[in-house]
Amino acid sequence: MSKSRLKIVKNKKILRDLIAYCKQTKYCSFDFETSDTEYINPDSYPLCLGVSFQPGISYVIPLAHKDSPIKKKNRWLYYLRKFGREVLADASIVKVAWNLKFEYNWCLRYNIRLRGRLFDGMLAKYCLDEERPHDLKSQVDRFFPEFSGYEGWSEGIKWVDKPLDGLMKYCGIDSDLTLRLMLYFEPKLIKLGFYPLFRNLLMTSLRVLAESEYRGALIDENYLRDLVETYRKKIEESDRKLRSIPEVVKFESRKVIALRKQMIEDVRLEIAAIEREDASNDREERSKLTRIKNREKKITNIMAGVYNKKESEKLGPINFGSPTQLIDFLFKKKYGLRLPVSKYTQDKKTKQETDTPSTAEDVLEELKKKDKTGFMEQLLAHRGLTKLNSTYVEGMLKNLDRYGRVHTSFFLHGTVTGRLSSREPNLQNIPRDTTASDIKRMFIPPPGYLLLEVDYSQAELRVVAEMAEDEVMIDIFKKNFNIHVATACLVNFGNLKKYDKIKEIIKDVTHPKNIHWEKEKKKGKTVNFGILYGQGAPALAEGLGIPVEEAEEFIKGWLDNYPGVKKWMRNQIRFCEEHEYVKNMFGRKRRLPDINSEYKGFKKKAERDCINAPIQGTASDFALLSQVIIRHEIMKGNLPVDMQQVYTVHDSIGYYIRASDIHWVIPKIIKICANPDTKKYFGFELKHVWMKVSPEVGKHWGELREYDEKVNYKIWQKELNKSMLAA
DNA sequence: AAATAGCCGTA
DNA sequence: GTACGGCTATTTT
Repeated sequence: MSKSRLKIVKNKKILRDLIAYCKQTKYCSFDFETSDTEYINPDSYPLCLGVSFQPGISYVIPLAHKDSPIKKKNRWLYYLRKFGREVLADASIVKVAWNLKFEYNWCLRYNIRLRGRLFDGMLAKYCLDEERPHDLKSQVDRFFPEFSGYEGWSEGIKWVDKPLDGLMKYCGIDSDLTLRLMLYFEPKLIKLGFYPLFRNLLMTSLRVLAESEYRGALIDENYLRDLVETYRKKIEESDRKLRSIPEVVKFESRKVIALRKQMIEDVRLEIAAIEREDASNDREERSKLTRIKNREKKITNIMAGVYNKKESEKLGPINFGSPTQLIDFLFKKKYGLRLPVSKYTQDKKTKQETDTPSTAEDVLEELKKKDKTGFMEQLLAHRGLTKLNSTYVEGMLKNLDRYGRVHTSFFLHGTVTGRLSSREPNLQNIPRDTTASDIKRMFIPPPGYLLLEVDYSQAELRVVAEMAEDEVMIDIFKKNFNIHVATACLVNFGNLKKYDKIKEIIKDVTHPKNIHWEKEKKKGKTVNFGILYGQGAPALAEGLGIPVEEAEEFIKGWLDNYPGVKKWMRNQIRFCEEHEYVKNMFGRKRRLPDINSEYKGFKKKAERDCINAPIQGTASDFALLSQVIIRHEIMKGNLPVDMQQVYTVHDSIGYYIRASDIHWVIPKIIKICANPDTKKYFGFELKHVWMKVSPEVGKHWGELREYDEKVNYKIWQKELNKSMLAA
């Protein structure tokens, strides 16, 4: 039985010992237990800190826990800061943690610098296996089963309320096991070739992300509060319109009658069942009688219109947000609209059709065509409004801190491809202005700053050109052609001779063939993306609204025009069949054992994934690398010290920047993003195409304008300051 | 209270 | 047809 020894740091002598040991071994795994996972909440505080410098032992510093011996007079803060200065800020000591970004944010809160090498066990695990779960517990179960279950000692008790001794034991084992897992994972990372990715991309971008999470994104609070009011009114009005439609009124009254009848019938059946029970003694007889009495009371209640909460929900007005109620109204009930069902929902796992009619947007759009009551149109509008309101308007309000900022969490382990995910709030699905022009506006730069966004253009297709070494596609990017127009050109003529001419036609809205070539461009774009996803003819046909045969031809033509890509795709699948994984340019792996599955559906999915994952992953790794390099340039003084990264949305990065810095910063950023030093850090170079970013500047996130070297952004800044002052 | 289903926002 | 997260309603525990 393995053991983990625990030492409690209850005086300064032991703290000094701990510091000395860390300086000796040069390793420190650490783990905060906190009152609340939100480092940004001013009321939250660290309960204790577990530290391990060698396997088998941990020191735990009690901090602000209510029973902590050093809680009074903020003595815990002295301990924390001392440890922070001596160990965490000592660049010669390796800092280890499980989900290090969490610890990083708490350190930022207490002004503790994490200098030197970092090792996040969770992200090491993620490199070695991109599939969930990524939590510490499941790794302990797997690699240290003798410790399994150590964490289950106080389930259901809030962290603040857990007794200190138990908490410290738990915390100590956590930090010990985190250190042991590092010792186990690190050689594996090296052996399997993940070390450059891990050290040079993950451990470095972790810092950028933690810092931008901690700073947060500023929200125009006054604007947001107005927006809440606007949406409340809009939804009220839309709801009123929906309910005034005669078919709805009729449905609601008939529904109540039918449901009440059904409910009474059900209770009567229950009574009958009770009556049939035989009672062998007085007690049972009495029980029968009271149960019957209760149910009779229930019937009188129903008839009198007295319902419990659940019943009134069912009997009340129709809830348009409920798919089941909507199905009743649209398709199922005799007294509803009795519309034909055109589509059923699909089971997420098996992809099989279920027997639940779908009420998704495309179905409603279809039904709208034959609808004379105006219900469908109104319902669609209502859906849109409530969705926007709950997720982005009222939803955003829930995430505001006391200074009007939101602090997302970026997950470096959020996806199987290497992209990031973002939570609470998810900054990666804020509606674009074509969906809702009024949402993104709430994101504003702080006083004195503007918003700069750098967008990668066609990152994924550039990556395809590079990886597939497709001459045709490389040529298109070298000539700086629009890839979608070029594709349209190719599938129509088989060459690019008429590219310039077609480009002219698309620019000229008065040209008689303008509409035709706009359509062709759109088709080109749809196929270009479809290829990345491994899309088949049926789906493409659906997307373009053309017959399947035509879509088949189109795809065939596409592949013949990009023979390098065609070959690359075949090779990806072949490689994957042999190794059951594929790799992206930065060394990230996507394991796909299903590539050899006998179930065709699974195999096909794996085939799509082994095309898509390296493309998506490489593109997002380029964006991640740029963020890291830009941060380094800021720290080296080559970019403004007060330029701050706010967000990243897969292929774009947002910064707060002073107007006076824009003109000199942008060329530098373009250069960094175009061809970062991948040779030095990852051992490969872009041989055929470079990446391309287009900068955009704005006074808020809702309206960004393409960067123009002739614009005087200081005037923008002045205008912005004035309007903010007025508000 | 936690998990699942359905829908829908983004790249 | 890839990759996600969030909200609401509903079912399961």
